[in-house]
Amino acid sequence: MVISRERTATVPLSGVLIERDSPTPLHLQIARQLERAIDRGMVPAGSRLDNEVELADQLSVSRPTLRKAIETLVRQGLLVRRRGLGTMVVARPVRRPSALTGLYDELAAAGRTPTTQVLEIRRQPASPAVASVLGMAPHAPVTVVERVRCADGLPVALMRNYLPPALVSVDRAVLTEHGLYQLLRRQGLTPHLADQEVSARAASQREARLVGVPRGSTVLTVRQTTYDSAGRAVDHGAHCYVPGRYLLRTTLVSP
Amino acid sequence: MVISRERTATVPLSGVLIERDSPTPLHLQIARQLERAIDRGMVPAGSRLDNEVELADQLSVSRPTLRKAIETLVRQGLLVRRRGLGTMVVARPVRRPSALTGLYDELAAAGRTPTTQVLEIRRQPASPAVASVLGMAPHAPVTVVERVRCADGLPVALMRNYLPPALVSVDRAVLTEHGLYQLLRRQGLTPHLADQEVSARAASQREARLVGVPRGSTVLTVRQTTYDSAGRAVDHGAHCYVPGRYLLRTTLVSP
DNA sequence: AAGTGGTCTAGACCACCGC
DNA sequence: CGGTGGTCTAGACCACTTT
Repeated sequence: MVISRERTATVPLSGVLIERDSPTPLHLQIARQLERAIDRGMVPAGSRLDNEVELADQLSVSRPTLRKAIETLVRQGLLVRRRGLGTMVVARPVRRPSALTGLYDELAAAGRTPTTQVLEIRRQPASPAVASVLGMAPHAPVTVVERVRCADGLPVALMRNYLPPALVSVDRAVLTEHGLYQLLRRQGLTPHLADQEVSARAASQREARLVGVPRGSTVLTVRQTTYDSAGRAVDHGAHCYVPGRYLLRTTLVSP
Repeated sequence: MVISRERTATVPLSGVLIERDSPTPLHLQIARQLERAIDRGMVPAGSRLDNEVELADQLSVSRPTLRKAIETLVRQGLLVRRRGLGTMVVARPVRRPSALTGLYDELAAAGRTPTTQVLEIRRQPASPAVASVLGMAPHAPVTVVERVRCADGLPVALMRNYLPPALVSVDRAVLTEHGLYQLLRRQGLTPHLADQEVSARAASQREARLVGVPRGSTVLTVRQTTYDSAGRAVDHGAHCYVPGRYLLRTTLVSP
């Protein structure tokens, strides 16, 4: 009988099932299922996975395919790899607000109830600044959307969005029931990258009234440009958040 | 004579030279040089690269190696790939403050002159909250650093950092001359991932005095936890930025 | 010395795009 | 249809970490 001297127990990927006929790539199937297994605690934080060759064997895929799946989770900060040591599940208590989610999904994921009041949808000539960031001709028509966003009935933000009419057609119902990112996705425009500029200032009288805070209160301002996977600017937003009612969370990743 | 009907001219990677004996991986050499070429305009925005097989051939590497280089730049939003179409350089005017850079490097990259005044370096028992995010035992000693950061002589931020003494030893000179991220890197702790919570409030009397703004002025507050590549928390910061003197820029990437 | 991830190769087949 | 990126494979060698 062979007694192997395991330094620490390693974890196999017994729960992961892959479908070879599925249109979703194998490495994505593996990454998603492993992510879920970690989230559910089936692969405990701090534990060490079996080595890559074994894992690939267990799942009947090649090592590069398995590696690609693991790389995805490493980039998300869920796994850590070290040469000579192995692949470990990061011990981390809470976290992961992820990046690049719309406010609707973010509030919903946090267990709060998001509602939206669409104040206005209009079309107007784009200012030079807006035309520039959206890559449009100056004074070309741009769609402007203004919304008050609430969480559990309390206003958390006043949002003004500028959308290129050539790419995006706006549906009031979708904006009210879901969010802008949902609307973009339905039109095949997957948000892929966003630039954000965050600052703060005193609220204007109108802003204060719309979000229900005293005039002159501090608001968090965000200017954000969203690009789709083809590199086209699909949205530019100028938003005011009410500090205390909403915390702007981002996760930064090293290149 | 053969006349090929090129839909648009494609760009070869003539300027890229790779060293096979270098310790830096081939795919990284390619990615970095291609990135520089784009930044310098040698590969113009909007242009289309040669196809992957040709590029791999030009550089005498395999296709997977070349693809890995290109994937890096796609993830950074510099290139866009579409099946059947090719790989294009994203047409983009300014941008790219990148992510996860220290304030020192960020100011320097923006052409401003960063200086730092170290107010205090002390060691004290960690509060339960700080101990928790740093993964330390409650009331274990933690290093606290307080600094005023200036750009071109004008204060832009007041920073308080909590550092685990077991991982980080603090050097006042390095903090003054460079930055915290530089100090971490010198100790082999490469920042890899950071969680940020941004909000805003009125400045306290002390904060207002230290950054030179009227009492009660609005300040942008950031709580940030930085993790190294091994997933260990290496820093927790509670900072105040002066809006108008500094714009918090982040780039969000989809998973 | 043994075990691990890191890199690179050569080739294959497929899915999508525009003509 | 031809051209492009997207995926997957099987195997090789190397660099690092611990025993």
